[in-house]
Amino acid sequence: MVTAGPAVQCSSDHRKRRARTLTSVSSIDLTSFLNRLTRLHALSGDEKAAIGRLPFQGARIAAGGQIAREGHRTGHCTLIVEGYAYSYKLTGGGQRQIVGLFLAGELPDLPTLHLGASDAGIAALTDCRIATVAHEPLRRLCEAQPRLASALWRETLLQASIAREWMLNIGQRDALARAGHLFCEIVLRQREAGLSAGEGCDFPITQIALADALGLSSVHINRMVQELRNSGLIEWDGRRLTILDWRRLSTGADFDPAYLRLADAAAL
Amino acid sequence: MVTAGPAVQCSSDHRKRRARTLTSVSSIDLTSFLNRLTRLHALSGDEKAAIGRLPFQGARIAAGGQIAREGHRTGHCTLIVEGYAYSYKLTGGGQRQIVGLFLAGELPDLPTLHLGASDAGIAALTDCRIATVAHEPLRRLCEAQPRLASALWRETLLQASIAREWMLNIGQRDALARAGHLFCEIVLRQREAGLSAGEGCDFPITQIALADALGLSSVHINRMVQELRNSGLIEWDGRRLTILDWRRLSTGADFDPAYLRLADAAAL
DNA sequence: CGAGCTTTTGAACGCAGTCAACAATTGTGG
DNA sequence: CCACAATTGTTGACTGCGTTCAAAAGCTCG
Repeated sequence: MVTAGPAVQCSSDHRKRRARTLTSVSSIDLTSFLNRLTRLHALSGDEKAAIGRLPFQGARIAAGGQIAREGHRTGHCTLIVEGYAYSYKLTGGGQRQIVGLFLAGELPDLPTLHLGASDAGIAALTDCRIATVAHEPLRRLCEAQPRLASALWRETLLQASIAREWMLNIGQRDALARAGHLFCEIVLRQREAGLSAGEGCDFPITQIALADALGLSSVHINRMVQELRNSGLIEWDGRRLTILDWRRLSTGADFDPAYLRLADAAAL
Repeated sequence: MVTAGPAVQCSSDHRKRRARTLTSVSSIDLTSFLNRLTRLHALSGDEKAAIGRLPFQGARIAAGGQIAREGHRTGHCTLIVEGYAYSYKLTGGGQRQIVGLFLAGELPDLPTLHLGASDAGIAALTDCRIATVAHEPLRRLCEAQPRLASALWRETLLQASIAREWMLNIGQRDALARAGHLFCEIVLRQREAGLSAGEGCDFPITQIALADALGLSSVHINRMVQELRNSGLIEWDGRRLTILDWRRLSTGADFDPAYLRLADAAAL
């Protein structure tokens, strides 16, 4: 059984370290969000304009800062304008499982639109620019524009599809494949978002967080990363990730991008 | 890395065993579905009637039969009228991860309404009565009745919430807690569906499937189940599940039902 | 009644966790 | 700008939870 005993260390050390910094911003860059929505559904000018009219509130959050607390009702949804965010859940013993990673253009707490409180905490992985919209205008928009509602619904379904693949990853693949699989996913998602060219992208994550995302210890993740590096499969210094041999990495990690529903299904 | 080598055995033996049996049924019982939808959103008589007018097609599927194949477009959604279904994903090496369990009143392939093809296979765990509706009329209903769209959207969000809890379960909890956690979840979900009274419910699942749902080997699941039995926590013969000591089981398994969003949050 | 699953048990193995110490890096304040 | 603190990354040794392998016993159902 899970011992609710002494504080768990290592990969479960998830205390907040930096204060949250909020800065109201006047003009908000919605291009990555609009690009994401239109990638699969073409939106009319009307619909895009309606999104532009939503009362977004800009803010900045430093790496490690909380965006939403588990079980709390914020009354708004959050768009990642720039940076990485993640959602996580904690066991009673304090172990952390990262259950999702979010890129610019994504809405990590979109589920709260219809569930109210979030079932997972959401925090900034890197320094982030975010923008929040209250639930009310967003719900009204969905009622008025069913196609937009569908597009947002689809966003939440995509998050769920990724969650199921992560479950497969954590439940069935060994540590090396798990790590490789996540690296593949990140590069493709960043590429789709237009935030990276070719075979690499920014991926500034600690090995501790990586371990918590993959259900492994940070010590073991360290060894897996080294093995991937020494095999000439990836380059990664904790910030910039480059995949050196996509073919070998993706096959070795049993990576099939179907679950990401990329418009451009071609691999690297 | 995952060896794509010889066939995986044991818990990954997921070949179809019984043929699919389709039987058109004239009148379909939507009460469990309507109950489920109205549990959190009160629906108007109009809205309920609109659901009743949907062109459902009844069918029966024997235990083990396929309901939807991974990657295929069925063009319809499936309601479980009676029985248990599950969704699963396979690794390249053939290992199976069960990524969701579905009870009467639930729609395991609802995500296909907006994603088209399912990212997971769906199969009957027990003999099932199901009912299918084509996507088109369902989409039209969602456009005409935004409140119904929200209710269905919420259904998919609930599935995602459960998926995240499973990720936490598989990634962070030890084998005994994992098993106990799932037992707790099933009893509460069945109770909410009104399909069980008190502290037990039907749960006719093989230990092999249980293992695949929890990311464990069937051998180990067997030992965990025995431990739960010998500790006087549960009774389970592979069919009927009874929780003998909810307090001890739920605390030992680190079970917190918040993620299920039950209308009635009270435990047993 | 026998074939085919599923459950159960035992023994040995191995992947990944834990513990501990140190190195490297990053951040901070004087 | 440097010294100090804190976090993160790295390495080695040991441990243990859960897997694998194998065989037998129980069910279920044609």
